[in-house]
Amino acid sequence: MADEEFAELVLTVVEQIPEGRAMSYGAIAEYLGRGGPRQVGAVMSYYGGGVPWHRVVAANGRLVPGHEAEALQRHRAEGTPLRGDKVDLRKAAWWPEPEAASE
DNA sequence: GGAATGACGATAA
DNA sequence: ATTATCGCCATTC
Repeated sequence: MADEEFAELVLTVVEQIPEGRAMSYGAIAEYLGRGGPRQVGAVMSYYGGGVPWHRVVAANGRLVPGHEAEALQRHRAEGTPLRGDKVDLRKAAWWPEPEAASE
């Protein structure tokens, strides 16, 4: 059984992702300062059912493996900066408290 | 403790 | 741009 605490943190961060934005596994792991992209992905695979998992993408903008079509439809519906079948992280890249640290 | 695996990431070819 | 390989971190056998 994995750390529910870590899982809870991951789910919390994912819930914080606004529409039209996306965050990569590595970014979440880095933000939490623990584990790595694999642990984030592992948590998502199990607990991802209660959060906008489609807003979580790979570092290269690739959509969630196993749910590409599902995520793609949601991104289209939300207006996420898509680039073909991938998310345009150039614009969609997001981070918790983005304006609070700058603006 | 060592080897294998996994919703990953980066680099090389 | 795509495929292959190595590296990362934690879990499981």
